[in-house]
Amino acid sequence: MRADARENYERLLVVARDVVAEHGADASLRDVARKAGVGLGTLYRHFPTREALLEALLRTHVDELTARAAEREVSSTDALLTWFRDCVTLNHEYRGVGATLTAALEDSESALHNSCVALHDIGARLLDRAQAEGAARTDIDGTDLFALVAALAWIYDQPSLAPRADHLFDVISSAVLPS
Amino acid sequence: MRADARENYERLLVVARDVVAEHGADASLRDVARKAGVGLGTLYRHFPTREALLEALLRTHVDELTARAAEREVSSTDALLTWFRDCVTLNHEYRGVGATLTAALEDSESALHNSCVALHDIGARLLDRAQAEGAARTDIDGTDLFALVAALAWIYDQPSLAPRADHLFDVISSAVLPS
DNA sequence: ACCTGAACACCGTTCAAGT
DNA sequence: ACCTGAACACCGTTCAAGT
Repeated sequence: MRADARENYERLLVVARDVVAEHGADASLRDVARKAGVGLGTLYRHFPTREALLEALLRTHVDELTARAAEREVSSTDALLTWFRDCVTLNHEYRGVGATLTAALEDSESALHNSCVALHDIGARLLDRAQAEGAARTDIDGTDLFALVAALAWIYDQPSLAPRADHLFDVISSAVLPS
Repeated sequence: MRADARENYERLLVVARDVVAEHGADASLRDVARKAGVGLGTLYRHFPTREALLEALLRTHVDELTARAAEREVSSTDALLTWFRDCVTLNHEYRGVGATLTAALEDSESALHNSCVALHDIGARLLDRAQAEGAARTDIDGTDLFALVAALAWIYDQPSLAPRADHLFDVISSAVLPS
C-alpha cells in the first residue's frame, strides 16, 4: 500500500470512530469521507461496504477484549462476569453494532471473523470452567452467551429501556450464574 | 374525516402491513404511498412521521394480544408463558419494531401508548400471580419482562442468531420461571 | 377538506477523469 | 496506484397548486 493510501486509510478509521460513536452503525458514510477530508471514492476504495468499515473499526476493540481476558487471573466466575460485562460494553460503545459483531462470528468471510472467534473462544472456555464447577447453568454454550451479550447491548441502546439495562444485566447474568 | 380520506387511510395501513412485513420498520415510505396508489403528501397527512405509521399499524396487533390474554383461563404460569411467547412473536412479525413497542410503553404521547400499557399490565398481573405462587423470580417486574421480550425478538431478527433463538427463549423464560 | 407531485436536501454507489 | 467528485438512482420531508 502506498504511503498516502495508508494515511487515508488510517484517517478514515479515526474519523469513523467518532462519527459512528455519535451516530451509530448507520452513520452517513459521506459524512465520514467529508470529515476525513477525503474523496468519497477513496472511502469506497478502502471499505467497499459499510460492513467492511465497521469490521475494521471493531477489530481493534475486539482484540483488545480478548487480550484483556487472556491475562486475567481471578476466580473463574469473576473472569466470566468481567468478560460478559466487557462484551456488552463494547457492543454498546457504538450504537447498533451488535448485528455486525454477531454476524461476524458465523461469517468466515468477515474481516472481523477471527477476532470474534477468539473473543468467543475465551468466553466459552471461562463458561466451561464455570460449568465444570457447577457455578454456571449447563444448557448454554459460548455462542448463546454471545447472543445474550448482543441482546443486552440492544437493551442499553434503547432510550426507554436504558434505565433498567443494568438491572437486566444482573438478571441475565444471575440466570447464567445462579449464585 | 371525509369518506375518501378514510379510504386512503385504510388502504395505506393495509399496504404498510405488507411492506413493513417484508422490509422491516425502516421500509421506504415512498414505496408504501406508491403501492397504495396515493400521493406522497397524503401519506404524510395521515401519518406525519414514520413512527405514527408504525404505531397505527401495531395498535391492532397489540390490542389483539391483550384480548387474547384476557380471556385465557389456564394455570397462571402457562398463561404467563403464552403471553411471553405471543409478545415475542408480535415483536418479530415486523423486523425492527421492538424499539417502537418499547418506546410506546413509556411515551404517553404515542398513539400506541394505551395499547402497550394494557398489554403490559396484563402481563404484569400474570407475573404477580406467578411470583405470589413462588413460581417466578421476584426481582423483575412487568416492564423488565417487556424489555426481555423485545431483546428476544431482536435475537430472532438476526439471521446469524435465529437458529438459536428458540433455545434462548427457553433459557430466558426458564430464568423467569425456574421450574 | 383533501389530494397531488414537484422541489429540496440528503443519501449510497459507481466510474470516468485526473495526478 | 491512487484519488476525486460528478452522476445516478434512491430517500424523507415540505408545500404550492389543484379539485
